[in-house]
Amino acid sequence: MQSAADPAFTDFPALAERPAKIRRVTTADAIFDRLYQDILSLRMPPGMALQEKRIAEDFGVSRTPVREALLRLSEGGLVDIYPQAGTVVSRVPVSAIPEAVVVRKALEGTTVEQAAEIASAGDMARLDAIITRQRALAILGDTSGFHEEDEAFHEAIAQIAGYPGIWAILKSVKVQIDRARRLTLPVLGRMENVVREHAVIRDAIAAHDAQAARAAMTHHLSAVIPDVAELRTRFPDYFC
Amino acid sequence: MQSAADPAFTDFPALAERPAKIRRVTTADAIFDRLYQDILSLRMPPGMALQEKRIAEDFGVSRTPVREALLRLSEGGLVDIYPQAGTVVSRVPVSAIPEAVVVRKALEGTTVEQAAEIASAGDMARLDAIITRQRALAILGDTSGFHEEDEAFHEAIAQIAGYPGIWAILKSVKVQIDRARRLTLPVLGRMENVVREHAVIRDAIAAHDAQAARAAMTHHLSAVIPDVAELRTRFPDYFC
DNA sequence: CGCTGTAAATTGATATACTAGTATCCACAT
DNA sequence: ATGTGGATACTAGTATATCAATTTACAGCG
Repeated sequence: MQSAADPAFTDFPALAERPAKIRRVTTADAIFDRLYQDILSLRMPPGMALQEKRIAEDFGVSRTPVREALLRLSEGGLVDIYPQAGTVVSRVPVSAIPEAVVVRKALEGTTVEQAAEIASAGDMARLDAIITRQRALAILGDTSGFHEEDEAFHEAIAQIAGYPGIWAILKSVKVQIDRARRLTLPVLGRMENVVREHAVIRDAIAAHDAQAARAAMTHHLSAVIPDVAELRTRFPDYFC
Repeated sequence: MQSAADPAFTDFPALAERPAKIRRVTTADAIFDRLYQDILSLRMPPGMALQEKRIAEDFGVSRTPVREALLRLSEGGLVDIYPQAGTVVSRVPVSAIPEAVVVRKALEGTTVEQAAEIASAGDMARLDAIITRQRALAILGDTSGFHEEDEAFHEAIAQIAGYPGIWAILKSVKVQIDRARRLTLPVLGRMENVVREHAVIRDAIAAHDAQAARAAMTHHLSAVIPDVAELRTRFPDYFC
């Protein structure tokens, strides 16, 4: 292999000044999204064997885009690929969950502080709208919709703070926590508690009290840590 | 496309209880590493056009592993792939650099605090060894080796804290900062300053003073922010 | 009955072939 | 001279074929 830093590689002005990434949705993207959802929702439980060939047939496509999707999932830690052996939906790495919570506290503590500093009236309206929807969904018992709005709340704070990149990191970190949480039994009043905690965070942001906002966020993130020990005894196959 | 969550997907116990990922180095891995280094070192400057076919020929392989490597680089934000049009080495997103520094402060502040809490004598010896090597490399003027040891110092702190996952995040975040920094002119005494700041961090960890350690780390991370405005005028093509 | 070695089967990794979308460039009209 | 339309060349996306490594199952031996 010779160096790829070859002088014959020339600059390509045409592609250079392109407005933004206007990537159309490719087959591989669609498959990735589908598998991602199936794994996150536990329709594909941890430990389940996957086969490129089989998935390709199910989707009616060739193995190439399937492979591409699996490689991306592998980087996100959602599947484990064993060369020449097989691919499985990754078990939830219990050791990584406490670390993921630490990351969330560090990063979301920062975003909520910044959001508290600069939140506008319009920003607050947006948060209020989310909380209102969450309250309704909690009453209806729509856990799936509730979870979406929960995600929206945290994303909105990151956006208000002006840190879209941090949200991207958080999303990848949240995955394993969310998978574990899906396994917990629906605790009565849990959703109501979450709404209440969100409201406390909201109030601190509205008051532009950065320290209180961080404290409220840290408390919120501590409250939703899944009981790994209990889960481990109930679903021993799902963890490692 | 039908659902991939098909009951016919069966559990595969054999692959389940595998000790760890013992992936051998694949062709795609090798190409990824090479391109990664070439981009980070600016041998492949931002904006340079890449062609799967051309790279494949240079490496003497097919397009498949090259494509796999480019997809991974694309996820890390190091190349931009425009379907059916071309692939270019991504320009350094100037707007992302301040955010990257924020992430580093939040995450490394946490790791250094934790490291200060629990660092053992052996851990300190490891940090001291790195600092000693850095001092020597600074005198020799070996910027490349110095940079490696700089990375080792920050990684060691994350490992002492017991947060290997956080280091993985930091590595991907650091990339854009490092690319920008490579463009700065070699400032006299910069390496000596870095060594001095590292020593302050080291002392705070040794004293088990978590707050001082965080403060020293925050200061250190602020000191090495590249002057984006200046770079932008000198290398307008490299940023966006 | 248990162990071991070997062969068949299955898997992911790579190579090659083909498709479809994009940019370029030149003929042509204005 | 300049702007426009379309043929053309080139790109990445996808499909198919081949390769090599690993597992698994079974035959044969102890």
